[in-house]
Amino acid sequence: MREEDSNWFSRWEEEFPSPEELMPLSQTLITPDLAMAFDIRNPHTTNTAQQQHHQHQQQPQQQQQPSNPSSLPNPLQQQQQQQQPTSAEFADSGELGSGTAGEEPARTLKRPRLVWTPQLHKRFVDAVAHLGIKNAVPKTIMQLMSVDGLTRENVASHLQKYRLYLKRMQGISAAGPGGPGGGASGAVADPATDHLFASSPVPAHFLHPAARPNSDHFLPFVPALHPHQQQQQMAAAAQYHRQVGHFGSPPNGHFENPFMSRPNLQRMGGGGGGGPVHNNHHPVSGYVEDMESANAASGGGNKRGLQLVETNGGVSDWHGWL
DNA sequence: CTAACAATAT
DNA sequence: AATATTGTTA
Repeated sequence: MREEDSNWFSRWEEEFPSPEELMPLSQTLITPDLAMAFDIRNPHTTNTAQQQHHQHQQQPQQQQQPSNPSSLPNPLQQQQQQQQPTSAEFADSGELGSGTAGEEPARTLKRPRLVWTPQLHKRFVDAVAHLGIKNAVPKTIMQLMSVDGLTRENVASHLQKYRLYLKRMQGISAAGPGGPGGGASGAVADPATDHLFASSPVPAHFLHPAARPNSDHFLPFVPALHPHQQQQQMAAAAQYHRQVGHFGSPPNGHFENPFMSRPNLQRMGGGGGGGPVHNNHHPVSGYVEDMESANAASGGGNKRGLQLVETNGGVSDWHGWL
């Protein structure tokens, strides 16, 4: 249980994301299928040389719309330039279902590759920071992030890479160059090495695994705006069934963590629903204890959000709509 | 059996 | 290179 402790948390606030970036975290993933169903296509693709639109494959869920019900939920049609909001995108890898355009492979459905945007990554880092490296495991991170459409595997994969990055970083900035004491922020290594990771400040504690236990105090992971108005994304969520087993009905309907209790996204449980199935042994030595007001509801302000895009060639392009 | 993690594949 | 997928172990 509490093996870590200290008060590093007194500074996480310093560099943490603003409420706008943190809380209203609703990544939106557009289902290609959905888009297709809506007959949404990209008007022009030959312009910036960056947007292509292939659609096929599907799975994820959708998100909410601020107030644009009149049209399609998928505003993918205009080009935006700013990257204000967070955006998660999928990338389609080659292959177009041309021949069978308009069909679904029915079986063999795969999710499009998730593109980790700086915003998404930020969210990720924040979650990890708030959890503490120790407790930061894929599932928990994923939950904390509250990004719909994000899967545990997505996070796991990213986490794996992130850890490598941290290791790499430790060797470098540890003694030197950039000014370790000062701020972990501009960890300089090699831009070419990891651009994405370089985009978000690495919390100091990340770099030194030294004794930095966390005590049992919870930190406010940003106040939730409005827990109501969740997004209505369940529709697409229904399509998920993948490796999900089936949680018949957890006899223990008790949540200990507010995190898990939130009815938010959670497409994993076919039947069980939200509760954590009973885990006899927690993966980590200690369970999360700092979760408290992690409610995220993007509802309150579903300000911006949304994205989509695909980058076949390699460039990611986000589409924001407002 | 679920999930983390590491290794490997695309 | 960035993600995904798979294998192994906790």
